[in-house]
Amino acid sequence: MVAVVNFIAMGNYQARKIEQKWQKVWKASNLYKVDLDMAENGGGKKYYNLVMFPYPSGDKLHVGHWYNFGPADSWGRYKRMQGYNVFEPMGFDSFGLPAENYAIKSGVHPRESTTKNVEYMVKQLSEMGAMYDWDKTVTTSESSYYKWTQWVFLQLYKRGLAYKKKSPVNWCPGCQTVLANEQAQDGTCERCNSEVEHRDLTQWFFKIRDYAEDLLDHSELDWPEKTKAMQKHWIGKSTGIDITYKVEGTDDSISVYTTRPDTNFGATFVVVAPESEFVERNFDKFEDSAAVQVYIDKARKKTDIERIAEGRKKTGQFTGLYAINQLTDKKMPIYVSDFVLAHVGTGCVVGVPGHDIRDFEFAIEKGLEVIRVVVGKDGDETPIVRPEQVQEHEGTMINSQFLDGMDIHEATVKIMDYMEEKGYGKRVTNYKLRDWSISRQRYWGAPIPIVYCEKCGEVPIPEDQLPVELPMDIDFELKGDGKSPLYHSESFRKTKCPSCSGDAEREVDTMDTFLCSSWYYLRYPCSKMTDKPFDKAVVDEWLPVDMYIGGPEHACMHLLYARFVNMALHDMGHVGFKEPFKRLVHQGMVTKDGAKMSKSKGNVVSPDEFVEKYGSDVFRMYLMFMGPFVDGGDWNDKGITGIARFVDRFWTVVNSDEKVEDEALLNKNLNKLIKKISEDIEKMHFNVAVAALMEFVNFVMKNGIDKESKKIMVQLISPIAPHLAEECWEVLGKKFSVIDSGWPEYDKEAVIDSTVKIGIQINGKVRGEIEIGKDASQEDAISAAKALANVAKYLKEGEVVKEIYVPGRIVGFVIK
RNA sequence: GCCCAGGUGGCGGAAUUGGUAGACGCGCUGGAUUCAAAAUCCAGUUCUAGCAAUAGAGUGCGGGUUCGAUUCCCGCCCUGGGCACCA
Repeated sequence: MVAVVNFIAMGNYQARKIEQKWQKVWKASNLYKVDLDMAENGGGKKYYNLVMFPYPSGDKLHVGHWYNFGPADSWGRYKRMQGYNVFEPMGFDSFGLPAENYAIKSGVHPRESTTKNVEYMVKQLSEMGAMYDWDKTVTTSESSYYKWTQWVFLQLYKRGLAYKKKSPVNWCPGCQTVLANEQAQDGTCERCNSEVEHRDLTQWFFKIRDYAEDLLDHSELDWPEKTKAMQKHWIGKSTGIDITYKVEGTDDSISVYTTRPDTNFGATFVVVAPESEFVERNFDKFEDSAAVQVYIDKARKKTDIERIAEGRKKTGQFTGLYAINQLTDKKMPIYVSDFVLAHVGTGCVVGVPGHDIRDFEFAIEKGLEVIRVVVGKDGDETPIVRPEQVQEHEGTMINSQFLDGMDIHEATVKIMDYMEEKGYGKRVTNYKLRDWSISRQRYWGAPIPIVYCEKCGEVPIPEDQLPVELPMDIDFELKGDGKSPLYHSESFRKTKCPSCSGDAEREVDTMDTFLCSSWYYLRYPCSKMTDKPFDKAVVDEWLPVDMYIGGPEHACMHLLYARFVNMALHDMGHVGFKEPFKRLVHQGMVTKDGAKMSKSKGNVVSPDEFVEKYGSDVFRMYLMFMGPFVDGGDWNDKGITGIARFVDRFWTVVNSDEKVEDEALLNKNLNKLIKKISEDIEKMHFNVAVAALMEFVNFVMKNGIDKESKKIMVQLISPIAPHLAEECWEVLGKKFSVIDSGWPEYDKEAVIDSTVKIGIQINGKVRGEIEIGKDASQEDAISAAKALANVAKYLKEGEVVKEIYVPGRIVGFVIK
């Protein structure tokens, strides 16, 4: 093609200046404020576009935030252009350990450092030019917010979903705080990496287990399959049976939980957890109680993780007691061993060494009998002496009296029926999910709204007396006495009972920040309300959240807690919807040199210098262009100039004379572009959407463009580069604002190519190419292919045994 | 160990109801412009051979199905993520 249109570089696009200009205009015109009262607003289609709110850390925003927030905002803009009434709020999850640890180190009060960080991050976020409605923001550490977090606690309390219990908990010596099991996953503190210890403390818990079944139901949710699977694993439902065995020579009995009762004819021993009630109850009856005590003491010093760290070698102490297996009348020795955990199942396990690898290892260690009761696919019936022989989760029963010859699944049902009939078995459902520990021995969190009165005992603060204010007079020096910081604030701790006005002490623990983040999506639309946390009519109109975007690391914690809290509020009638997040998308992680960015590694990349140099549009587009949104990637700034060049070219095209070489081709390419961008954004494939825009600009640089096409081109780039689009829109003399100009539709006829280029294959090898009508007949295609010299050459070499023609795809010849 | 993703040029990545692999961008090479440089523009760029036409190889490795495989099947290797002695 001859380049008839000469595009002369007309000076660079002044990104910074133009972006600041529009940010001011957008703000002044309240462009992104959403009228939440939809009935009054003529009732548009609502769209709640939410991104997980950031923690205001001292690092401020890093490129990972931009990677996350930029496309999320582009998604919201795309929805707005489609005519939705888009609500896109932003806030701060501002309670939490880092601010407190910083206070301990530096003496700077968390309120001060947090406020400073929030202010700076608001500035950074504003420079991004997202559609955030700052009138509807939340900051969880402000009393106007945490007042209602306390309200949420009280609702759960009233509903019977909050309770206290003394239990062994993970204690982090570094943070001087309790961690939920979920937060201490590899034996070290998730936040400070200290080795986790065990300690007994009285804690507040939420009964999330009561909602295990509801949480297991993902049927209403448009979520990644992976996330649903992770939650399912985390909840860990299993169906099995509690079997009760008599203990020889006592009146006591012992209950074990098993999912494999089919193997019970092979049971040869019983193991109980050191912390189990059975041990407590029968301690005096043990043959060598002193030895058992020594073993228990040793085990209790270990964390669950340390029990694992010892590898596969099993230890245990014989109690001297025997349980009787009713099926075989066998005496099964009872051991105490730390590979059994008290809080799982009944805290007692029946040992079937032939068909459970851990039981096998224990049996080998203790010289116990191993019986084979299942024959696997290999037909091996020899005695089990090697660990590899144990792996049998399918097969046929043997040595099991009336079960012999049955498939194990059939046998499982049969034996359960039998045991229930005989009265020593009871079918039960078990969940791995543990109740949610919400007490934190920390200062920087929402106080738990409970007092302990000498007369009345535990008394909840009446709702009209909220908030329980977090006191400012606090000494951040670690006392090392294990007490919560608030314990040392006399002004806080000493109080009067709301019920009898007598002397009382406040609960000095604060609440897990996951509680703050479990309901914030309800607060956003109602952030200014002072008399209630949210208005039911408003949240019922705007929720559930239509699109929720955040990291996959929250799959099992935040996303379960939020669902639980919402479900509980739903059951109490506070909200009319059960699930808070209808659609969920996880962005990928941005790493630096392959490692997760963190202050401790010193590899945090700030967006500021890039925004300063190239502007927000270029920076966000570059992050989108890196690859698929869900993949993430390793950060480097090598290619950013390519995006900057593209923006200049785009700007040049918009400002160029309107002269077109090939109008029909322009029309076709433009319609194809509309189709492509729409489909790509719909799939969140922003990288290929940007590529398509580049391709179109490259084409237009050669072919020229008319005014109407410029207009559409600007609309198409608008979600991706909002400032650029707004400026171009003005240049084109269009009415403010481009975002309310609608999303272009393509002409279905125009995108169809009448001719296509297809390859010619001979025995699967490409030997040429023809351009032919889209719906050309087989005859025409074959003869056109044969006419090619290079094709004819090969066809002469043998006999054509087959001719293949797939319209629009390929012509093929098979020759011999 | 188990489960889930993924492995494509020098680099980020595109393309999968099986049909011309490498769109777009970075980088690199050459050219235009310039006193010179930057910026910009034009051309080229998977590898090997060739002036070229073209030929051979090629989507982690080894097999298989097919006229035809990045795509489907079997067996490995590697990377990332999740779970981790849960009875």
